[in-house]
Amino acid sequence: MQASLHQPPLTRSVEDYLKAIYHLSSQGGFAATRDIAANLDVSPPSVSGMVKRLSETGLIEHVPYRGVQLTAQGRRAALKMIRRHRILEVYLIQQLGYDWSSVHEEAERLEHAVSDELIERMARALGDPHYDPHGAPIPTAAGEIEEADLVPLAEARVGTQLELRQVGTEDPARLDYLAGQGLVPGALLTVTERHPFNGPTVVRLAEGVRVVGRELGQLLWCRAAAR
Amino acid sequence: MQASLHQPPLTRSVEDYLKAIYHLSSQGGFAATRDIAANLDVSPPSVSGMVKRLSETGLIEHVPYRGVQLTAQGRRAALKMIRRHRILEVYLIQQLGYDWSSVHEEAERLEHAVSDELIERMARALGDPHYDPHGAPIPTAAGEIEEADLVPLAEARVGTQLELRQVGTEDPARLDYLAGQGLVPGALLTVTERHPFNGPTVVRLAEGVRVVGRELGQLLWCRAAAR
DNA sequence: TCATATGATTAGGCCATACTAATCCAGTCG
DNA sequence: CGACTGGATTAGTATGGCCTAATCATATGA
Repeated sequence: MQASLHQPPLTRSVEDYLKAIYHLSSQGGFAATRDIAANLDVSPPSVSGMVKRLSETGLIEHVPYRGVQLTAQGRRAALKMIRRHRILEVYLIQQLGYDWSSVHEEAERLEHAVSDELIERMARALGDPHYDPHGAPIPTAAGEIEEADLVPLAEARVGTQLELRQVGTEDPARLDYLAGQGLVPGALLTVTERHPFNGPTVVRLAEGVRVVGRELGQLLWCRAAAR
Repeated sequence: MQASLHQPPLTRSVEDYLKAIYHLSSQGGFAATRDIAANLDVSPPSVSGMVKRLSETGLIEHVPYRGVQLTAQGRRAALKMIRRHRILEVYLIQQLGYDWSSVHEEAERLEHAVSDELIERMARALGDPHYDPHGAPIPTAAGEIEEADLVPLAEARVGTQLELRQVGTEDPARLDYLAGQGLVPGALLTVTERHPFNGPTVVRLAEGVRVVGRELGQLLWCRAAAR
């Protein structure tokens, strides 16, 4: 089942690169050097260097001047980190009173230090959750992840009824604001207006009417509400 | 109150050195290079190198060819790590079902990744425990630690009644064995015999009589039982 | 009192990871 | 269709942490 029997454990840095590459290549096929660099807050030459090593160890595929993609092995490792991160976020919120907006940073550090066993214990204690606090799907221990097809609120058709499923940011300020507006995963909403020239979208939710600007509208991933 | 306003955060390695030095110098005044090296499983030259840097940054005091001691600052940092470690151990056991013998390794990795906030949340969730699962005192957030004077079972006078307070090992095999014998912190026991030539100590506990060899006897720290 | 052994330190490297400065490639526009 | 420009890469350097081999200091005992 596994090609190489005993990998050395990945370093913290390698784990971060794999996660970044996973996120960047999840839409288009290739992650570009500059995007990885921006994502990890590191210089492009540092990325080039790391890319070289990662492709030598078989975690990524590199097409020079085009970008990189994860191999099956790299994808497995990335999904493991994402599972860790998301389970940690749920755990910290539900068991330790963290809040939506502050949990990311803590999980970011812990994900590199926890054992598989601890993560599975946390998952069990939580009843094996399928989504993290932002609505993102949690990969299974076996490395499978749900692929939902969602549409950003900013692009949803006027008149449709939607369920907000996922909030695509970890920025505390934005998260706080959104929570204050009742724009959290699970919220049911109806799109009532869209203003032109990248203007806001207006929605109605149970608690009232909300005006959502373009930027935030792009972060709010929705699907047709089950009526 | 503090000499240098904003320390850079300590690296994982530095944190480990400080903890090791704390433990080694807690009895005698100085920690020797070779002992630090053995404790951390690194070579003596590596220790010399690190010692140089640590004394430059004011965390330790180095007397060449004699050994090192923590400065007030170093001691504070070491106690912080020890607090983290011990709170984590209690938390993992009480909230996540870890057992006595397996918890050390997990705590060892996590202690470098958790924030102060997380530790204080865990401590609160546990009711601010004063002792870890092995009976070791947990330093306060302010950096104070209880100094009990305990005697190893192997050196306790025959005939005395004792309370087992602290078990001085993290070795899983020894911990499992001791738990099986009912030799856990809080156990009340009476010393009935001591055999010569580094022979075993025999004790009576509620559950029965136990024979404790020299090596383990040195790890079982006791105090006169409150009668 | 001095030789020796033990432990400490210095010398000299290596690897992972990052940086800046310099160079190179590829796709776009004139 | 060639020049430019922006992104990618290579060159060269730094730092933290570790190693082995070589050297040095100290304390002991002959």
